[in-house]
Amino acid sequence: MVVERYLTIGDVARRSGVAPSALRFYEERGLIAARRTGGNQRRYERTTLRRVAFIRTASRLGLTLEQIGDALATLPDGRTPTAADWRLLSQSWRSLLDERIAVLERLRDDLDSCVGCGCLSLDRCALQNPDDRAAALGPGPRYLEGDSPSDVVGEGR
Amino acid sequence: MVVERYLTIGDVARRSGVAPSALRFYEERGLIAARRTGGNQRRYERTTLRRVAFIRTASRLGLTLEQIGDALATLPDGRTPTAADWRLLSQSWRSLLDERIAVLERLRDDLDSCVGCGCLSLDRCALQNPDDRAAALGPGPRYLEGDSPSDVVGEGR
DNA sequence: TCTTGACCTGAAGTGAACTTGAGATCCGAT
DNA sequence: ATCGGATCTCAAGTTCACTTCAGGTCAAGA
Repeated sequence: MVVERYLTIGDVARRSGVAPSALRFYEERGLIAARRTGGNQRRYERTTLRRVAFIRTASRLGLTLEQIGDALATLPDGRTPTAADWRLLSQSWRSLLDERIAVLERLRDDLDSCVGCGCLSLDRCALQNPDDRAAALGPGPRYLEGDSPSDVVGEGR
Repeated sequence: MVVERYLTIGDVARRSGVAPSALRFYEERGLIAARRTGGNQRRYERTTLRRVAFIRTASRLGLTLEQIGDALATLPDGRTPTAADWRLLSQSWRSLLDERIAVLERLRDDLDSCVGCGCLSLDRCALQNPDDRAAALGPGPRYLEGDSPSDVVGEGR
């Protein structure tokens, strides 16, 4: 297998583990680009692999494609990004992760103190009053603006 | 305001911080129930507040409504769940959290060893080869409210 | 009684990140 | 030249957890 200068969408898919349909989707969203052959087929530069790697990793960390796109947009225009460029981008993940971990740990501690009572009391239970909703854990509540159920009355007993 | 025996959907919404539409949706999914007035309006028992609290918290932890429904289905039928019942249910969150935290910490450690090289090399980079994709961050955070693109870009100005 | 705000249903819309399908074209190997 | 797997586009479908809308009903206070 000769090392080609350009990669087909299938090549990129195989090497990055991302489906062709996803690659086309990324392109549609402006996250990656490709030149075309005379027959309109995509041909990717090898640096696209790194770009896709970045996208997948950031995605794993919970960033939206839009955020990732914004980040990618800060890469130097016109020249192939260097290792230093990527490093700069990646470093911001560190604090994001630390923050994410902190939120989960806080939640765990709250859980420990709540499990003892089995309460889930609406007004007292820390689990029920997350001021840090924003820090999120996954597919979180969509709308939730900071409504404070302060008038909440725990159930009897 | 007299303490009523039954709560309207508006009451439950205000006290739980969950929108009426969401409550109807939960009912549709079999997560909560309500009796009806002659005019077909919902009237909730007060214990529904606790049930909703459970749903929201579990949801925050990243469980799907289906999983939550399965959990709720294990509650004793016919009698009002006791504190012990809820405690039992909540305890399962503990290991879920521990697991979630472990995944993130591993990711952070990987990041530490990768950031030094700025590589994101497809074959070597640990971040790129997550054998535990499945375990991960839940069904995949859709959007994270506190993240602004600037979190990603870092202060690279 | 009237009025107004709360409530009802069922259907459709939302957004994120893709996938699937249909129908047509491309291109490398034989 | 031919064949079949790879690609193309565009539209529509999928999942999750809801929200929004349209068109109508209920219920409690003045």
